[in-house]
Amino acid sequence: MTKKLAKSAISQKRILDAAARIFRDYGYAGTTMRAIADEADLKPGSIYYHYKSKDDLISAVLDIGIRAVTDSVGKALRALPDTATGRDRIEAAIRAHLSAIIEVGDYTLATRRALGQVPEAIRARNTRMRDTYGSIWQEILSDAHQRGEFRTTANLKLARLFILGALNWTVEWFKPGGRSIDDVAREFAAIVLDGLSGRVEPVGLAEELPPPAKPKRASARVRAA
Amino acid sequence: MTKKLAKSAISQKRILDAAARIFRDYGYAGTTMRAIADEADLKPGSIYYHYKSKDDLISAVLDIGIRAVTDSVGKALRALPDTATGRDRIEAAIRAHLSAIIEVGDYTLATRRALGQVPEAIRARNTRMRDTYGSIWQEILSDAHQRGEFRTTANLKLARLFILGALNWTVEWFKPGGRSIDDVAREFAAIVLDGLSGRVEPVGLAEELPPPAKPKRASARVRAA
DNA sequence: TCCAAAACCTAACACTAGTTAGAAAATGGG
DNA sequence: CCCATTTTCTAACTAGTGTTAGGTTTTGGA
Repeated sequence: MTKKLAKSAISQKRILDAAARIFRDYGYAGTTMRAIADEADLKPGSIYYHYKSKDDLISAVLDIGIRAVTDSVGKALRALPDTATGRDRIEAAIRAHLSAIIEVGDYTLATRRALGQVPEAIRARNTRMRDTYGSIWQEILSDAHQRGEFRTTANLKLARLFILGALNWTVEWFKPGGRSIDDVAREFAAIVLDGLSGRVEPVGLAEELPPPAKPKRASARVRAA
Repeated sequence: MTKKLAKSAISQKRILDAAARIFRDYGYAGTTMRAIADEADLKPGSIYYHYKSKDDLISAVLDIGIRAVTDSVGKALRALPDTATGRDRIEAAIRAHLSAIIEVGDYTLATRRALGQVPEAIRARNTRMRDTYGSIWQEILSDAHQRGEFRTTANLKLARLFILGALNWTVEWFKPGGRSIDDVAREFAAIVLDGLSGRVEPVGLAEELPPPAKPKRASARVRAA
């Protein structure tokens, strides 16, 4: 019984992975059931035993992408100690977001390529999931703001859009084997928090001019991670 | 003679605009010559009098998008006085970039949707144009860095990718009639330069106020999300 | 008004798409 | 080994694709 189901599950996964790769390369309309079947080492008709339509497939691919990010960030935030500052949370969220979209890169890239062409009903569902994720960031930022860690003029809504835009774009240029995700996350967090001209020293040394602000320090554990 | 050519030019523009809208909504493969013809109030066959293939059309659309941004930013930079600081140049470039991608929104959105599915030769050409644009930003940033306006640890390559990612993403959420482009540009520049926690006042003087933050304990709200 | 050039349309061809019904093969407990 | 169940394949249908050849209409200077 369990074995029988396993066989089917394996095929499903193989088809799903293949679909993500093809959708990523050719978009929604550009993707052929025949191409997916080819990539998954199957005949086109066989896909329909596991997924009842092309829409069913793209829908599954889209969900995996956004869910991976949401879960990754949620887990990273929960793993932080209660003493974590807003800065700590932002850094952790950035790192988790980047890790996730790189990890399931085929799925997130497929989403970026295909989401705009997908039938309305499917897109609507996925957009709701993305909005939910956005609200997590809204809370992270407004929490840090309320702690007094941001300048008073900061526009949180715009900041969120700015940050998520930059993060989502990363899949376009990030190549495994080059810079590490941690490095990228650290630098992104530095820009977001201190800017390019920031007086707050990003990593280590802390001399020059009197400490501009208290909450600049971050738990070394997080940074090292 | 001039009138005759004008008629053709008008039709070309109408077809081009229609193509941009359809490509934006359905991507490259999802776009039908019949759909473009419909949008442009023409019969499908007539398009071929002006453009010799679907590839010819998408190619024109892609070029317009990136060229509008390059020209807009180039012009804005040249319009600055010699006394302009690195900060001035960055702000101006951000504003010009945003203005351009909003102005020709259909074309830039079409690019984002279709570029990944387009035939290799066409994409390669467009990618070269985009790299050229990227090098403009590289110069802006390295110029500001050499003037000593950035912290020494700033990673310019990552910063450029971060900034361009955030800017390019703007077309996804920016809706005319809401926030003004100037407001968005100002806030984006503030984040890039001073960060969210930046103590430096947007205008210029570096005057650090007393520590505004006494970490008041993590709000459980965030973690609960 | 006339008429060549420009602009557009009609109708079709060759091809590929998603999907399906039914046959064939693989699987695994008895 | 047997056979019911699960899984895969074969072969096809319908609909829609980019593109084109050739005819029709529109245009604007003489």
